Amino acid sequence: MMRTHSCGDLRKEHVGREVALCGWCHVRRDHGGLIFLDLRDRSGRVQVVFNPQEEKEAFSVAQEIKSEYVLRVQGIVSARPEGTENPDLPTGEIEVHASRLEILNVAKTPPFQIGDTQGVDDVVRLKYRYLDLRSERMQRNLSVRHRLVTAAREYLNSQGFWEVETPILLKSTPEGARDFLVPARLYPGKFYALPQSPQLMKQTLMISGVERYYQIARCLRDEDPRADRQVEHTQIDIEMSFITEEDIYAVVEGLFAHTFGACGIDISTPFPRLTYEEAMERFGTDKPDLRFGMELREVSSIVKGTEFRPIAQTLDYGGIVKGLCVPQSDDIGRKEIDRLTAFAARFGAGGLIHLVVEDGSLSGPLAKFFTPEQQESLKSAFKASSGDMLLLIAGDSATVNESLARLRVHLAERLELIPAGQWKFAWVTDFPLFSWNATGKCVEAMHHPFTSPREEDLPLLDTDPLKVKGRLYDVVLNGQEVASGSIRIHRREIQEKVFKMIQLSPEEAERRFGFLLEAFEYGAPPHGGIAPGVDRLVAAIVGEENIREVIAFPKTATGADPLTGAPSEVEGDQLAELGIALRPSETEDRK
RNA sequence: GGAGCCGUCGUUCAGCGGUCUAGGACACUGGCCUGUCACGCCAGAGAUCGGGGGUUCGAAUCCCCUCGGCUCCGCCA
Repeated sequence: MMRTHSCGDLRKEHVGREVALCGWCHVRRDHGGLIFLDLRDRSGRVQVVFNPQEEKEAFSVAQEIKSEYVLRVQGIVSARPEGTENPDLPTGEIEVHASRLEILNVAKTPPFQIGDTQGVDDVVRLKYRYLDLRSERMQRNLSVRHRLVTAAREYLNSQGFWEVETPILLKSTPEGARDFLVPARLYPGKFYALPQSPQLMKQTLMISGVERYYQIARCLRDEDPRADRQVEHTQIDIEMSFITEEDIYAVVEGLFAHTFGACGIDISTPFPRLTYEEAMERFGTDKPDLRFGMELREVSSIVKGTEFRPIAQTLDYGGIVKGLCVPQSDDIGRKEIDRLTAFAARFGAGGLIHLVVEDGSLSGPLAKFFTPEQQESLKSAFKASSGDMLLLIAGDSATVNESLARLRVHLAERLELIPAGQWKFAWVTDFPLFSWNATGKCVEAMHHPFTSPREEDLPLLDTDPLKVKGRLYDVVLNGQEVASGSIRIHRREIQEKVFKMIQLSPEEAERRFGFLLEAFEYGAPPHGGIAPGVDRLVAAIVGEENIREVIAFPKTATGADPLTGAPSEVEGDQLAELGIALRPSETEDRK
């Protein structure tokens, strides 16, 4: 037997026990006549003592040990001498007096100290990911992820869901994100696509009579990564038949309660619900952070009539004036205002009006443009008290909301208004089905084109499509979208109608989604689903800013993998076999 | 596609026109040390400053290009 115990599990009750342990040398402290060595495995660390008077042989082997050597230790668990206990270590009350030490493998000096990657370049960490992952932090992240996914399976299984795998090689349907393409060797000139999500397959499974499906699914999108976004990410993909929104809400709330519970976090259900409209109104975003206040207020009607040109003009062309109230803003000086203005400008805000609330009135360079009545109304609109600061932005509603929403979060972080250890979930519902696309010429699907319009809005499809609400719902957690889903269309004529709305010709629709349209004609049940994002959920639970920290082998911000060297060039005959020739410029660029 | 910031011993940080023969910390090597736990003490080795070009009498330091990284905008149905 290689080992009898795990390092981190040893406690006082093991004292006197003969144990065998395996692990890595975390650190060695050589006192000349006495050597301490912290042995580390997945469970934690334990101190091993080598005393030449007890075991000469083991002691002399211990003299050779360096960081990250792989070791097997036999010895007796002993209570530490009075006064030498280490309260910072779970195993700090005991130590192992080694009788035998085997070197299972030697190790080169690691490029960084295990567990101390603070400030180490990400490329170095990713290149030596296997060392990075040995750290307590990363092992905890992996284990929390495992617990969450396991709990998700437990819960969904208990609710009658079947886990079904769907293909990794699919047909390309360039609808939203850019597809990753895979050349099909047997069909020169043709390509598979990697799934952006199992959307079409899970709907097909509903038509197949599966009724309750889930999958821990990898989703791949060939778009630029971000801190909360990688080219590949993992979803708990869920779809159900014969249900309404309420069934989804119940399953998801149960799922989150169970999975967070498995990670040691109690959350309260049901989640509060906000409509999209209300979220935009109060927070300027469809993923509000509900852990703090500073809600937005529209004050267009209050400031109407002011002489201040930017506001007057904005209101004339149909824009709005909206703002928020920063509590106890004493430490926001002139410089800070400039910085906040620049921050808001990044999201299109033309300017930032600041007004300091004093006992009787408002002060600030622009206060004079508001009548005493207006000042009073502003104060009461924000329920502002002396010492607060009002920040107002004028412009079109999209810009105003975006910049104020960002400003709200930015300020809350700066002023440390966000309480730690809170899990503020909410449903955001009643999204519009369509929004203007980038060109502004036609509408596009807000979520995806398979989302069902509300029954009562069907007549609006022809008259006022932007007013049509979709049967859409998101889960937001602490200001992040952590799940998104919808009730789907299950009737061919409505699906065709929606395709038409987004300027997808019948021929194009047939080519891309013909199989689904046809399947709808063979008795498609009403169905819908949702897909919580594993990476973001785990990151939130363990308090990581970047989802890279909760993925075993992530990519850099440019989609590269420093460990394996992907992406890489391929052999000429591999390309020849696929019938692919690179354009000269492409190959030149890479030399 | 665009913007900002960054790139100096293994790691990290300082140096920002000459004093740099590039400095500190950790790691590393050698020595000493029987109660440490980021052990301590002494000594030592280790970088031509991401790469290329330019300005200058002189460049780690200024300029241009390039590569790589991080963050953000675009993008992400």
